[in-house]
Amino acid sequence: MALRHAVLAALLDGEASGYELGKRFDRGVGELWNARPQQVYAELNTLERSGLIRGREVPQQGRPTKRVFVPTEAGYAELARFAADSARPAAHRDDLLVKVYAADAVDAASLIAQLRERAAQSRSRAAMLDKVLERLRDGAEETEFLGGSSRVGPYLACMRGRMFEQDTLHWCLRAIEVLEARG
Amino acid sequence: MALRHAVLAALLDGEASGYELGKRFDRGVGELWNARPQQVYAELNTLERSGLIRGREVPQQGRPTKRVFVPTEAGYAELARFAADSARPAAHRDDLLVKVYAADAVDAASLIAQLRERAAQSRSRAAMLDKVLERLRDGAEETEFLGGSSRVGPYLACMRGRMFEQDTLHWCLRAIEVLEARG
DNA sequence: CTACACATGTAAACGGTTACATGATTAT
DNA sequence: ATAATCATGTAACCGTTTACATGTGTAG
Repeated sequence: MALRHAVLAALLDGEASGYELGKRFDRGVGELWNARPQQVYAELNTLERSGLIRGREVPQQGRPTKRVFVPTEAGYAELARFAADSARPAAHRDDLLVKVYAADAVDAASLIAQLRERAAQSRSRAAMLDKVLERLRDGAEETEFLGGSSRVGPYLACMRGRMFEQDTLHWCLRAIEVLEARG
Repeated sequence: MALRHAVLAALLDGEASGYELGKRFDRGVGELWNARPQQVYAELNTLERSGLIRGREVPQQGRPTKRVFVPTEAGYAELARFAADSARPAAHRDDLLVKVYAADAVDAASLIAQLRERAAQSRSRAAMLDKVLERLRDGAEETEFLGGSSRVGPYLACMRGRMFEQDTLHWCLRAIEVLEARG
């Protein structure tokens, strides 16, 4: 499976409802695995039925009751099993890259506009991830933090996401430059 | 759709059989969109039935007859339409990143082994892409080449792939370092 | 009174992966 | 002999996306 393990991993940061998980998948976790809210809700139910997570209802004042989940022992075991299995190669799928590949056969202006949009997205996601990383470090220096024995997993994963976004930004700017120079 | 446009874009590099396209999807194009050979064959048939590509049989001596394809006018139009449409966000899906996210809850030794493997893969893919880029430049300097009016699309796309692989390599090495330091 | 955040789903359609299937030629 | 490369598919299954569906509370 797939999303299953991303959800289990995300729940290591503490119990969460479907809605809250959705937000984790928007900030940080989404850099490693994206998912639509519907899929998250569906997966939580599947995981609960499989006994890998346990949910409890939390009534709230002025807001709908929510159900929050934590991994069970079996859930931790499943995550450990998954992590020990050999990883299959990463899948990249990006419309924009396909469009740029076809750059010489299609309208340049629209492509440039889309590259600008992507550049803006990457810039803001990089900034967001910077904040996430800062919060995780909680005042410490990076080297110091990573040398300590705290939870480094999310930090390393977000670092990768941050590198990716920055790289994307640089590449977009370069591609825009090249395409513009060609009129 | 999805793979459809990646195949059309790949066919801009010249007519190809399913088998040859499969190799393009391994070298270069795979960095933007990966696909199994079966899917490529299936997609070629679908595209032909839709009139977006045209195939012809090429008998060969000492080897099975192959069918090579080129985009039709309708195919070029479809590619142009696709490129002008707003791109949906890129999808990243990587088991290894999910595992690293869960690093504090799972076996470190296996994770380190997998990171080493991924590092080796990225190193060799980066080297492969360097050769592809060199071949595309065909002796010219990068700035010179990109300033010219030649086919820059594949070059820009492969550049992105190369950046990605190098970044992945650096990140893997850093993650290994951090996880090893924690014993 | 409009929009946004909270909160959660179902159902159908689509796209992609995995397992299975075949067979020739060339290089080691 | 054995493996690698060339060459092409089908069928079943799984995972993801899209469209549809509902309702409350809070902020501007």
